[in-house]
Amino acid sequence: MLLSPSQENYLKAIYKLEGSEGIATNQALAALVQATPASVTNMLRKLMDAGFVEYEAYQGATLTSVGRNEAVTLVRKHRLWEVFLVEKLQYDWDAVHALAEELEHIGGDELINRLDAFLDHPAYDPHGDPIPNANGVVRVRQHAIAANEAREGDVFVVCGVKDSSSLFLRHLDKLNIALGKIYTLKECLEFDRSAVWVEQEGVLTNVSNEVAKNVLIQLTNE
Amino acid sequence: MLLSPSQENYLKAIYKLEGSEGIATNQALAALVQATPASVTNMLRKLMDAGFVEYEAYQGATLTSVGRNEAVTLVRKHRLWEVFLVEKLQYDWDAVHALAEELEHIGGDELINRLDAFLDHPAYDPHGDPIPNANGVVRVRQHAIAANEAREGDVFVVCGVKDSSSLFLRHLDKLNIALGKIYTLKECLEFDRSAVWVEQEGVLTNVSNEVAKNVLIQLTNE
DNA sequence: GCTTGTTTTTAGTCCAGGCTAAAAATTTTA
DNA sequence: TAAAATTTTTAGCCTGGACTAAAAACAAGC
Repeated sequence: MLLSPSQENYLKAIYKLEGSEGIATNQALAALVQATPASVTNMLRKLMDAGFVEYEAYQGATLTSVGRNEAVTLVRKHRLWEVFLVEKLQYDWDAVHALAEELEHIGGDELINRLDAFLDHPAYDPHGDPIPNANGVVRVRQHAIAANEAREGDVFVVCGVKDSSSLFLRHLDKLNIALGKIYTLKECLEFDRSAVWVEQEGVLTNVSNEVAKNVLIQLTNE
Repeated sequence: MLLSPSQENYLKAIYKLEGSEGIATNQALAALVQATPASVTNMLRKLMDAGFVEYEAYQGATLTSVGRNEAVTLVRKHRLWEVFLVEKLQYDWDAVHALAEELEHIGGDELINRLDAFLDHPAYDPHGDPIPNANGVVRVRQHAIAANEAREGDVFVVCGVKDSSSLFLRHLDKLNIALGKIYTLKECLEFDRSAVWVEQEGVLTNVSNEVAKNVLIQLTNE
């Protein structure tokens, strides 16, 4: 059975909510797919009939294994296209989400596996999110914590973001913070809970708590 | 005003028919977009109201300049994606049409111009069809004739095909005929109007009249 | 355990873009 | 040029996926 772009968006949204909330409530889904709760009820019934979703009235929805496969494939497609747009077409990392959202509905396994090979099987997308492999296995990012949990003296590498809105990403650009950069946390400022990060070259950056909460880092053992 | 994929397909179809027949009849359009004549009438009225099409009942349709711009852009998008699929993702030239048909509806000028730059501004698609530039100018292929018009002794380069069906393209693959190859017409066989082509390395190929009619060539001056 | 407030579902509507069948216009043929 | 054949349009219907408004179910609070 073939899914419409709209149906695919629902599956992705349920997948996302399962990850964060365990179950997808009608209301949360409505917010994610930008529709009314009534429309969601409607669609959930169809997806259930088609075998992609487990659903009982008033109880929220979860994916069947078939549905989860579809969703993971969509995530894979989305993230691979994002890599393509940034690496090959030189888009800024804050500008690729909407386009990838369109591209992810195109073609099937053949196309996406060829794209994957062309990009040299990247493990992460431009925002640091892991790219599921062709078998639908999602590699889990190890040891990542939010930057606001770091202590003075910690050395860490920036490996991802929690908020990938254009606004936030452009803010990181302004602070010159990018994935892969290594910092030492020099000082936590009690007053506003901001922190001073120092790059290897000695450049200092003041990072607000609000920013730090949305930046993912990996502590360096030493 | 934003066009739906379906509307874009109509514009492309009208553009194509204008090129070959001068005007797009209802019936011919229906065949091209795979719909009934009734649906075509319906859509033509909408496209006229939106200013993309000139249309009088029973008289067929033509594009306005706005509509022609859209159509040319779509052709550009289609052909650039075909180049991408063949050159970067290693698809066979007979397998890219359907995918490009999907991809051409994605994104706007920004995406396609970046793709164009990434591909190094190709002039022709994998079937030898010219790619309109960013200003909508379609370069005309000079001096191309159908291969069945060549005479004995002519030296020519294969530069395009009239039929880009998968069936025909795979047939050319079997004959080892590809774009850019240079041949000399050694002999015309009266019996079945087939011809013997000889490659520079001396390899002989027997080409039926039916095939030759659908292969475009440029005569080499010498 | 009722009452209040929230969430979900039902019922009915709308729009895009298809369809069929029948009517009207155009073109071809005799 | 009138009849026949073809093409196009009209009229009415259907499906997917959205919507609103009202009803029903669920969750809390007194």
